Amino acid sequence: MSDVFELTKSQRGKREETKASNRQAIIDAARNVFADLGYGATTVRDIIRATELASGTFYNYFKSKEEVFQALQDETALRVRPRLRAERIRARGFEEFITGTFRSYFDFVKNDQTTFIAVRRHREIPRVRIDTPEVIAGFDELRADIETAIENGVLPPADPDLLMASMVGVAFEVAHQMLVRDDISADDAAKFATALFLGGVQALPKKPKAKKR
Amino acid sequence: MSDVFELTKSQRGKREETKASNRQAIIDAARNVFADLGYGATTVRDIIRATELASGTFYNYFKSKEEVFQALQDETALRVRPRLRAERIRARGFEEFITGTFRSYFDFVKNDQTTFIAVRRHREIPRVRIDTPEVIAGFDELRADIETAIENGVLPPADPDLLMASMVGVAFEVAHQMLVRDDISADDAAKFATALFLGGVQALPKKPKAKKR
DNA sequence: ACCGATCGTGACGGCGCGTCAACTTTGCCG
DNA sequence: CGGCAAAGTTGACGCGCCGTCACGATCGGT
Repeated sequence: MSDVFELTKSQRGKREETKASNRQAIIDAARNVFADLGYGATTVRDIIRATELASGTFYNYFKSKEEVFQALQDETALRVRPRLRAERIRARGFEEFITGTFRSYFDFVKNDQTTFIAVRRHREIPRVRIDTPEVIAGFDELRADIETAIENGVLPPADPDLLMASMVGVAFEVAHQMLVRDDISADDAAKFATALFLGGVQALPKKPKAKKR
Repeated sequence: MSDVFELTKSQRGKREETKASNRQAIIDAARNVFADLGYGATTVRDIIRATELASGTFYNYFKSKEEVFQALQDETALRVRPRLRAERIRARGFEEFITGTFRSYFDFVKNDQTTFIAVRRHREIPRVRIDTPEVIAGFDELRADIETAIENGVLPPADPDLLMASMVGVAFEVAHQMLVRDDISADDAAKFATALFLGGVQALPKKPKAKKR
C-alpha cells in the first residue's frame, strides 16, 4: 500500500521533465554537430549554439565535450551490447563466436550514426593528420610490398588495404597493451601478432606469465 | 668551376645555423612535453615555455602543435622505415615478412620515445576517456566470454587482453576502411576480419570487387 | 661602414572555457 | 491562494590560449 504512488521517476513533475528534455536536447545537438564537424573540431560552444540553452546551462548537465560524447556512447552501448552478446551466446564454437561478433558490429557501423562517429573519431586523430611525407612513404612502401607479395602468389589475393589496416590495427592495440602492462615484452607482443596472422586464433601462443586472479 | 662553393646548406653562415638550431630546440622541447603531459593535454604555449624563444618565433617554424608532432614523426620515420623495410626484403616467404615486421616494430615501441608517444596518443583519445560505464560493461562482457571460452577449451589458452585488443584493433581499422571506401560492404568487412582470426592470412578472401589499374 | 633582407620579439585582439551572482521557475505548505 | 525555500537558468566575466603583426635587432653582401 505504501508504494502506490511510486510512479516512474521520469514523470513526477515539470522539474524532472524539463531536466530530461534539456539533457536529451544537448545529446541530440551534440550528435549532429559531431557528425557534421567531426569530434576534434567541435567546441562546447558549437553544441550549445545548436541548442536553445544558455552557456551556463550546459554545465549543469555535462562537464565537458568529452562527457557529452560519453553520454552518446552510453546511449548507443545499451543498444549495441545486447546484440553483440546475443551473437556470442548463440555461438556453439569459436568460429561462430568470432563471425557473429564481427558481423553484427560492422552492421552497426554501417547503420548507426553514433557508432559511425566513434569510428571516425578513432581515426581522425591518428590518420587524417599524421600523414606526413615520411610516414606516408612508409605506408606506401608496405602497401607496395604487400601487393608484390600478392602478385607473386606469396600472399593470397586479398584486399591489400584491408590487410594493411588489420596489421596496423593489431600493431597499435597490442603495442598499447604492451605499454600499459609490464609483463609483456616486445618479443611476446611480436609472437602473438605474428601467430594471429599466420594461423589465426588457433595458433595463438599461451599466455606468457602466470597472472594472479 | 662555378659550383666550387656549393657547401652543404647546413653550414653556410650563422643565419642557417640559428634556424636549424631553433627548429631542433622546438622539436626536442615538444618531444619532452608530449612524453610528459601526453599529446592532447599539451598546448603550444607549453612547448614554447620549454624553449627559450618568444611565442612569435614558434610560428616562424611551425603552424601548430600538430605540425611539430608531424615533424617529430618524420624524424622518427626516417629511422624506423629502413629497419622495417629491411625485414621485409630479407623475408623469403610471408611468414618472415610478417614476423620481421611485427618484431622490429614492437622493438621500436619499446625503445623509441617518439614511437611511444605516437602509440600513447593513438589510444589516449579513444580508450582513456571513452571508458564510460556502459562501454566498459560491454568490454567486460566480451572479456568474460573470451575467458570462459578459454577455460572450456574452445579457444586456446592465449592472453585474453591481447586477443581482445587484436579484435578491437581490427574492428576499428577495418570499419574505418569501410567508411572511407564505398566498395566494401559490412558483409565484406565481416568476412575479412573473421577469416583472419579463424585461419590467418592464408584464409583471407579474395578482394571483393575489381579495382582499376 | 652601410643598407636591405631576414628573423626574433612580445603585446594585442579574438575566442573558447568554466564560473558565479542575480534572477526565474517550481514544488510545497500553511 | 499566497508566499517561501529550493532548484534551475541566465549571460557577463575573468582567464588562458591562439595566431598575428608592427617594431626592432641581427646578419650578409657590397
